[in-house]
Amino acid sequence: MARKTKMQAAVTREQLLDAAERVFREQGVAHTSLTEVAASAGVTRGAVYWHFRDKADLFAAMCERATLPLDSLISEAGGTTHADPLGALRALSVAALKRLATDPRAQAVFEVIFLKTELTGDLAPIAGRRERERCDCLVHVERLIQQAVDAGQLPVDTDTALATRLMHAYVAGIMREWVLDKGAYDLAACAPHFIETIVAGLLASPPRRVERIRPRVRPRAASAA
Amino acid sequence: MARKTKMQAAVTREQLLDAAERVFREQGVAHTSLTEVAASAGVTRGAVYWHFRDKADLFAAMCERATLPLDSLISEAGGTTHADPLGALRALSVAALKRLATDPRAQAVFEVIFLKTELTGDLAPIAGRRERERCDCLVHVERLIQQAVDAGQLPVDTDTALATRLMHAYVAGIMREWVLDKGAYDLAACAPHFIETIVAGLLASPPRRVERIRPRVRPRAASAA
DNA sequence: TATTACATACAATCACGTATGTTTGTAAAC
DNA sequence: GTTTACAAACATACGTGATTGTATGTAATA
Repeated sequence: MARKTKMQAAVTREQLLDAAERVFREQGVAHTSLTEVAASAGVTRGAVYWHFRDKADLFAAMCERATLPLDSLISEAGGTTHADPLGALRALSVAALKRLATDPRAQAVFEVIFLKTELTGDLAPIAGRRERERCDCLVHVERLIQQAVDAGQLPVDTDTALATRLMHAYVAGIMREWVLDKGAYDLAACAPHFIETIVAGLLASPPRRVERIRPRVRPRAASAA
Repeated sequence: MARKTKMQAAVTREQLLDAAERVFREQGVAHTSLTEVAASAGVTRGAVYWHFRDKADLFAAMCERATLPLDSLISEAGGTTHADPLGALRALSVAALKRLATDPRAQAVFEVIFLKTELTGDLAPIAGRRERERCDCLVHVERLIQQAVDAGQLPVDTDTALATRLMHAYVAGIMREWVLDKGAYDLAACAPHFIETIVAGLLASPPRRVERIRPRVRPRAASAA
């Protein structure tokens, strides 16, 4: 057609992102052409190439739009010092699960990220970006766990790095399995209990700092000294 | 070239599966052509189409070759009644993690399944098959948990279905995150501690059977009666 | 000699990126 | 307040490379 106002152009862009969520979710990222995304948005490929450089750029924008609120949630919780660090970690984890359970956009994008894409090739830079976000998340969570140890809420010999990975794997695993089952149970209602279980596990039997688990710390210095 | 003996043909088939593991892992399933797989195996596309119907068939064979031992491990543990069901669940989970940690073929294929493929389109039947396996795994694990409840090892009001999903998400999450980090830590050494943590959590604070969590059981019968 | 175990050749499709066309907001010039 | 000119926001057209499935060729085996 012809030129539209700036506001209408922004709407088109949003519609393209919506279409990307739908079609990527149905067919996978690699198996969908930009023609299909454009058609699902009611435009042609010209609109896609005007708003985005290529498919990778579109995919990145789609991810960012959906994960930004969650990312801010995490960095916000990990950035400050808490009087009750373990409670903050609990609240953060529950909030993350509940957000997935209640936000359909998050459900769509997480399903795409977890199951409907292979982060390789032209999508490698996006994979790198998401990897950095994951690292940031791990850093923030470890900060909370370290605070919990310092506050005496967790055993002093807790291996904070392993506890962090354990916690992250647990939450991410719940998310992935839930979208795999397309919401087989009420995640929002179960989230507090799920988190309670793992926190209880961390309290009762966390991964401990022992030499055998992390031999990289001082592999030869100990024997040499 | 020419025709080879049956044994040599079987070798070619294995080499094709090996090549699929390598190339799929590097470039992702959707982003690799059968030409590349054939080249990595030192043959041409003709050999691929002789041994496999198409890419989906090759992918399915690759998955099956790597996951069969793990599947048998699970069904074997879930098929029998144990004197110490919780111990059996513990052993099974640790064994699964250790298998991933020690078997390079499992590492490659799990990396492909978790990160380097989108189970959709022509790969949908494989997705369905893997889904059935996952269901079987859930069934077997739930059987163990039920046995543990019956034996008094877990609280009587434990919601076995939710506990099962929790456990499965935990182990799968650890696997996925570990391959994401390309073995950042010694999984074989950490596995017992990881499982100990979640089992401790299940013992201390498992998901309980309450009406609010599973409102589908008797939604109106209770109020009507 | 018929079939196996491939290699090679071929036709068709498809998706990508770019180049170009077209219409219309939009802001400066007058 | 018009008018003009430029650029925004797409649509359309084109060339290209890549991949797929099949069809055929071929040599050795059983």
